[in-house]
Amino acid sequence: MAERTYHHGDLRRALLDAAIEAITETGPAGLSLRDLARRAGVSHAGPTHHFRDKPGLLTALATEGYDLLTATLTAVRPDTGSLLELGVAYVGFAAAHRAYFEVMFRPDLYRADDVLLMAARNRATDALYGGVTDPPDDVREAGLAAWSLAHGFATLWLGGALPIPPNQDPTRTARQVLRSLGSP
Amino acid sequence: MAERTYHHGDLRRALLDAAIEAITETGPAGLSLRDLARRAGVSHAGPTHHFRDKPGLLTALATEGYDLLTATLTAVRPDTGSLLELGVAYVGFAAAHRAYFEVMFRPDLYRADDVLLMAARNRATDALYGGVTDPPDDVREAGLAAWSLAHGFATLWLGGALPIPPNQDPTRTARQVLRSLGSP
DNA sequence: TGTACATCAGTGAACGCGCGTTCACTGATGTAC
DNA sequence: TGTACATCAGTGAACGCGCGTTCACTGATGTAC
Repeated sequence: MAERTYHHGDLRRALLDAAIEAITETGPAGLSLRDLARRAGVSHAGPTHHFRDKPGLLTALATEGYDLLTATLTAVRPDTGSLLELGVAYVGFAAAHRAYFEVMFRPDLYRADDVLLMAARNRATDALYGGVTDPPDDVREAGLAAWSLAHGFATLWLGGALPIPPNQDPTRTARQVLRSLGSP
Repeated sequence: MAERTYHHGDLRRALLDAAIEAITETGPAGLSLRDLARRAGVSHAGPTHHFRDKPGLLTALATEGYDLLTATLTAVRPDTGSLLELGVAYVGFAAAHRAYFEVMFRPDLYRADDVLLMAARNRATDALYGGVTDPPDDVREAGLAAWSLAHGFATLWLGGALPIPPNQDPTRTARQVLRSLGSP
């Protein structure tokens, strides 16, 4: 941070952080570049130099989010190799990084055909499937089911639809729920 | 419809239909009352008389959505009593009424404490749990799991995250996936 | 070590736009007598 | 059957606001000599 100088130092990073903050507060819908510039303490025309426009910024954000998810998932797998713990980690990611999560799965907000983004998303998918390539149908369906289950639980929880005391860590309930369907 | 007269006839209905149309096209984020008035062929101050403001309109929309979901779910249950078919119907609802679905689960967009809305949501929850009140923990968890699974599948599909050919009816795959976890 | 110059990140004024909201209004409809 | 009146749905002009985008600019930094 240091004291304000003419050159910011790392405005790109500061704008992304401001976006995370803003989205956490009010969701991705009402995001405005001018607001982000304000939060970063910079003139409203500043963001243009780093991200061309709003979709540009959100593309960068989603890319970062996918890499963060990849890191979360790969940190789990070697320990247990369990689909259950993978699902729990997925829910934990959504809870800990709600802003990233909400942007990542709303591709209408960003440029879904961006090269860097697609690469990051593929890495996340690989981490989710644990390196199993071209699985047989039943394994593929079980994987899809586990993913859907974890994703649905996370989404419903984020939307406040689940009858869970607010502010309680959702991974506790998530583990019970995931277990109840007998993940392999 | 008939020819345009000074009084519209059923502007409330027309505005809700316009909202469904607009949301289906571009998502709930960019919705504007002025656009809905335009679509309904009415002056831009018209909507105020029926819905005070945007959250007011979306509250009405979500309420209608919950009732539609209730109808869909209750239509299934007596036939089969199966959690599997209930899940398939849930996914089918999301696909057939994407605009309703997208609003219903984004409570930040409307007044979640509205009395009519809460009543409609409770009716939908009852339909989902099939009238089982105060279930034991394991049944409750299995229900939550089935709901999460169906909801997650629907959400991922709507977001284009699933490797399914576009325009293919998702309930086909949904049935396989739901079955693969051995729903009771 | 000093000077000249290129590069580029951030500035701030200006623009046009669509939005929500307010307001006095007017046309249509229904009801009382 | 006709007339008077109340009600209310929809009008259209006006307002202020925040937004994205453009543009000539200026301050800071780094590099060549």
